[in-house]
Amino acid sequence: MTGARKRAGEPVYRQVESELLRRIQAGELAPGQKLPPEPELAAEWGVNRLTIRHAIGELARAGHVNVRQGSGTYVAEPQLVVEFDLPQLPSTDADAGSTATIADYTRQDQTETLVHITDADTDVRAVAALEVAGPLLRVDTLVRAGGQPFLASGYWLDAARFPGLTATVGERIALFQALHERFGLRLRHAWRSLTATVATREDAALLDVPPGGPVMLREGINVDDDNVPTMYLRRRIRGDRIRFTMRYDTTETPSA
Amino acid sequence: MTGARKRAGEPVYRQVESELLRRIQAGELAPGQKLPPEPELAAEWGVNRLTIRHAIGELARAGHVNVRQGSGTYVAEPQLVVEFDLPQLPSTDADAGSTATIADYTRQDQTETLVHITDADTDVRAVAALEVAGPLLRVDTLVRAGGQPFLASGYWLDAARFPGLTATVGERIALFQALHERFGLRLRHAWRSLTATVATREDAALLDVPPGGPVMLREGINVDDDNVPTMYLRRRIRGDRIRFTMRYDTTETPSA
DNA sequence: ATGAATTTGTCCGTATGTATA
DNA sequence: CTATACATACGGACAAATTCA
Repeated sequence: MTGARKRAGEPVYRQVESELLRRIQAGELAPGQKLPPEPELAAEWGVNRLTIRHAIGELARAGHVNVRQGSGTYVAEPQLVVEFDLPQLPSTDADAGSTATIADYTRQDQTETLVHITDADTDVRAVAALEVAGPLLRVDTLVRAGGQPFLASGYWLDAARFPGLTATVGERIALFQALHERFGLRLRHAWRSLTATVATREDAALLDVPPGGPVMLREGINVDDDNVPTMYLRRRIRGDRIRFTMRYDTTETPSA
Repeated sequence: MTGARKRAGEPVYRQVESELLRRIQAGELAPGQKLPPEPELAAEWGVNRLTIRHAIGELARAGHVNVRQGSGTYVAEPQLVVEFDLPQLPSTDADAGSTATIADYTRQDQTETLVHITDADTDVRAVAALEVAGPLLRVDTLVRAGGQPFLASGYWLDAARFPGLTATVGERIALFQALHERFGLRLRHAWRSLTATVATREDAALLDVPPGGPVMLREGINVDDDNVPTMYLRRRIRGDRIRFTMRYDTTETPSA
């Protein structure tokens, strides 16, 4: 009898996935609503619980549902859209694109909290990007908007060059301000890179996304006035709830 | 005896995942090299094959390995980096950022092929974005660079407004050229949005990425000279192999 | 071109661990 | 503390795709 229902050609877990997605998109399962327990769904379709888990796992990675151990599986809330107005961009000021700037765009309650700080980090990519030998100062922060985790940032600096900075950077972070006031530094963009990746275990815990969920990964280097690479930064932005939109001014005539 | 090795706290599949990743990053498993078959790995660790599959599944989604049914699991090639020079951007010309432009940046052999074309599409997002009632003309293309799938694009237009366009757009696509020559149209950006998402089944097949793998999703609307929304486009870009880097001119002094 | 061997994909049943309510 | 619900793991079987003699 095993595999008897495979006749349709389409794998069972994908049939389950499609049907659950249909119920969500049709509103039969509303955002925030709890799905039936896995054993119940397994009984409904007459399949093994692993098959249900396979289907739910895909829905979770795609951001359609959130799974919480011991609690249940819930339909995800709709995506929050973050809009950027292009005329204000691009700027080479290093703090453009910082969280203060983002606050203007999102126009939402937003807090940046210190997650971790150390002056003895050895992240491989950061070391390579900054071209320094010694240990690095590392500041990890988390930005929440509307109470929800939004993006996670890491900033790396040469620890030897900025003694005592760890003590200055407190709960109210103001890293760029501290660099300016204490070391007379104004940083500019040297480069930024952007790609899509999947959430690591750490990203997932921090951003409250499913492991393997989509995140935008933005990396970059800031330089000082002498073009010395001074700060490496890496930001992970939730892909399931954040979308950057750039609106162009369409009133002007084509330029060329 | 079942579950006896769980005492370590860390799940077995994650231990396997970490160890395989270590071997890859240490170069013990070189890019392109085939991993041992799943049953062999299961025997090596003394675990069930499903546990191995769980580990390999995560590595595949993160882009570290490629799994091919009937063939084997292979270490992925390193990521291709696409560089944009910022002074050339942004432009509101609709064909900036088109594949011809990308060719300049990638400086690689690159071909765009027609995947599908129809004049009776009803994609929900496209219909909403274009604010038209009738069926849509839809052109799907695939861009390969260096022989590898690179990005997949979809273009939507009001079918009623562009009769006969399907016949014009052939294997050599030149969609923007056809719009200009046959309808006297010059399109400009109205908006673009960017987010990270996971590959759907169709994306995965087209782009040769694992289902659930990361892709950058770029959507947008182009308008004509009367600011009428004329073209909706949606592009999926492989996140596992493509990274956009923007280099800024660091010779100039800070502006403000 | 065929068919067997290899390798991954799907699915079943069962058991136990861990987090939450 | 107990019950519930998801997380991990075992063993077995067959299907589907690929490879290769």
